[in-house]
Amino acid sequence: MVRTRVIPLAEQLLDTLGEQGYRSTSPRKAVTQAIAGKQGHFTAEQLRQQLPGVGRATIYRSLKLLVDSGALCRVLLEDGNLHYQLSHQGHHHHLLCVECGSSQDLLGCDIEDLLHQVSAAHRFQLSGHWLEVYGRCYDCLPKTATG
Amino acid sequence: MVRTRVIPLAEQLLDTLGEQGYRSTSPRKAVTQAIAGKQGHFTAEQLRQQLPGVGRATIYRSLKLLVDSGALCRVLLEDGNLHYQLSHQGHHHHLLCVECGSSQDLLGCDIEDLLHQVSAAHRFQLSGHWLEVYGRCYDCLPKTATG
DNA sequence: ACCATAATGATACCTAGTCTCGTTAATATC
DNA sequence: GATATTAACGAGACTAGGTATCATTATGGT
Repeated sequence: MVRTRVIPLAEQLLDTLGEQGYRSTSPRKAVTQAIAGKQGHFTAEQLRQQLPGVGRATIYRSLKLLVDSGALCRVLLEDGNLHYQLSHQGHHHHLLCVECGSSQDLLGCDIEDLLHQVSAAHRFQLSGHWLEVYGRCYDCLPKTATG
Repeated sequence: MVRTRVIPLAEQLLDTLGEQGYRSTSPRKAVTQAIAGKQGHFTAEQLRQQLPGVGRATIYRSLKLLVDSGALCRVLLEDGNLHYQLSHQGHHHHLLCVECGSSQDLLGCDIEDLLHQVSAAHRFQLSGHWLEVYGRCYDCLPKTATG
């Protein structure tokens, strides 16, 4: 028995906004559904092309709300472009594949300790950091040339 | 005996371009001198206001050449804005003061090793990374409240 | 001094994002 | 279910950052 597969993630995103007192409007539903269907990172412009019926300002407003609420995060590509991406936890980093554009969350990275040590050596009071890691994911590694 | 203090850095920058076969034009001299006089990071827009006689495209072109040659690097501010900054060595990171906007180069940071380990654990072939560190520099630390 | 051509500035254009403002629609209340 | 409040909307102007085109200028080699 197959029931209609309503992507629950879109509703989650909408709920996140609802919990903060924001209304559940149809443009926001469209935006959250579009985002929920995304694999990896995306730009506001891509959303705009995907949702011609939704105003430009509305898309940016929704993105901002979702970023502020922590549901979305921004990733810095190697070329300096900032994209949006679903955020699965609080503070974390990304392994960005330069080949296929996919991204994995970087878990278990103890960079904080290291940064605290180095900052202290520079008499610098650490308050935050931004780290992106670039390379090739397993699927994009050259498999034929193993030598 | 005080001789006219010609900022040598501007000439260095120009020389860097010269070594790569680029001509030494007066707009480029203006741009490199303006950059040489900068403390910390700056935007192309700031250069533009400082150099109204130099065309917008020329400023961006010069910045691009200097970034490509390694003389300038780009820093990512906490708000996501990218600024330019003089680069004193190859690959390095910045300690960016969120109070005064100054930046120190982060030396002796062994993040590479750590990243290689963590990447390997994710079956990810590391090729590069981008790290910015935010906080307060020594001059901006609250000095009265020591308790 | 001359000449090839690199570099320039004006301009149009693009992406990314904000702001304003008159209109629409979601929700709380009755 | 009607109504009123007000959040949210879309259109469009605007800003910042940056690229592409192209006719003109100036650099640097001969």
